[in-house]
Amino acid sequence: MKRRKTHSKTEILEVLKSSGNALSHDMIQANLKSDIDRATIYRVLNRFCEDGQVHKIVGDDGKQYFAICSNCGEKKQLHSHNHIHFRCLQCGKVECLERDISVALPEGYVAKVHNLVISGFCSECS
Amino acid sequence: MKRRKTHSKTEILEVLKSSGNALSHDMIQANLKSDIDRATIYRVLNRFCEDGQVHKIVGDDGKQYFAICSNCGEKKQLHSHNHIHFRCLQCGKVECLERDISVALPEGYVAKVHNLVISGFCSECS
DNA sequence: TATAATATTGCAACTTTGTCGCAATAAAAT
DNA sequence: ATTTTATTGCGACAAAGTTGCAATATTATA
Repeated sequence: MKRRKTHSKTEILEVLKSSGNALSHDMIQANLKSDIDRATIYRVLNRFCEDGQVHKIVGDDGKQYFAICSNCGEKKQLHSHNHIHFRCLQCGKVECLERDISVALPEGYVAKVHNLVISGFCSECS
Repeated sequence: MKRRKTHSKTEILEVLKSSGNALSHDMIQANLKSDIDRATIYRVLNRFCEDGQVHKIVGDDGKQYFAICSNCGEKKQLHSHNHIHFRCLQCGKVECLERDISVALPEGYVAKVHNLVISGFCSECS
């Protein structure tokens, strides 16, 4: 199944890039120049994740946020994102902190996905 | 507003205690001896959280999990749970690991809630 | 360039998770 | 025993995300 270059992909990626932060579906939709269906946005984002261009994190608000993979390896499968994310309770911004966490798990445990979020108030809102 | 001792509270707390893990609403409901309404379960759990007996974490599946506060301070307001949680992708178990994380945030940032989850396979499922 | 193959999209319907208002119930205080 | 009010159950609702399917658009083939 080969990927195709489409209008939606280009535009969504552009929004993510120019933002620099992790964005939820509705944040993305609000910044799009054209109208793209909700389902399409999710599908495009999930494809990006599969391809390793984007990573997804789930906030403590239960929502999914998507961010460009800057330096976190382009390997298709095992791009593990063990860095901390910060979500501002005031302005809603979600950003990747360049703080890697490595945790020693108990014997026999295998880590697949890291979902590390600290929420609070960012420097502009505190 | 004073808390009252009710059947629901006792039973839900009992399920949480005997499990030892962090449980989602449906896991709790499945283990209850009597039928308790979904809304009630959530309300009881949220009250437990306010009172500091229980803490809530949100999994990377977007669901809320609730666990007894064992050693994480009984102070009403500021009981911060900066320990890692592990969620098994196979059996669904969510447990508190006794690994505390302290992250130095950027200047001006204030942490309020830690939501740290690693998912993968537990020792029984790997 | 025209045509075929198929990846992608939009729409609508749907599921899941969690919340809220309100009347009924039950726990505690008087 | 009676009053006060915290709690419950029910129903309705909202938000987030997924899925099926027909229509569309992109890429490959001739």
